[in-house]
Amino acid sequence: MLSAAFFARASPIVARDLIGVGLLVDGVGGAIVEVEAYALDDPASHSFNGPTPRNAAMFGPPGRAYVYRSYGVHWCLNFVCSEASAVLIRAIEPLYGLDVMAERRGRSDPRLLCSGPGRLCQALGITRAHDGLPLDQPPFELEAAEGAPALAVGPRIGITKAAEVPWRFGLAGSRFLSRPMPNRPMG
DNA sequence: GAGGCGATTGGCT
DNA sequence: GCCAATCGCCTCG
Repeated sequence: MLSAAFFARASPIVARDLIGVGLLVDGVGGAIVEVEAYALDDPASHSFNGPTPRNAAMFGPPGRAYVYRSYGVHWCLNFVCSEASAVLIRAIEPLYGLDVMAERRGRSDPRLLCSGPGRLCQALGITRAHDGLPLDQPPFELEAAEGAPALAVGPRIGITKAAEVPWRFGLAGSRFLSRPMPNRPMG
């Protein structure tokens, strides 16, 4: 289990260290292979314009979940870090509870279960009910990465502001990324 | 109180 | 590759 201090750091640092970390929700999950960092002074961040009802969790203590609805349809999971920064979990490699994930997703292709922020929330059963919950208590379970994963770095996906900032981190060569990483490391 | 928009996804051309 | 779906949140009047 990751210590509380793990999240009490700037989100780009935490994001880098999250690659390879095990993420389980009620025993269903896998290894994190893709994340993005968002910071307080970052125009692309939900916290950029100050506290609101939606982003309240981002202004709370580090080490909690920040869950928001995207495009009125999907849920997206973030880990809150220091100074109202957060890490968006974009993709995991599904390892535990594949049958449950397939049922929730309505498809069984492993690459379509958890590759994308909306998909992984659906597969893991994450909703608004998880917003603000501590990450070191059930239903969450986080396990430290084994060894030193090969990292790839690139610009964040799907945003219009600060689109050039290289705060997307991925496991190099993973088949479970939501989209390929740039060939050359950046940043 | 109304209007516009988004850290996405899936289906169709 | 393009585009609709869908709605809570935020901004402005």
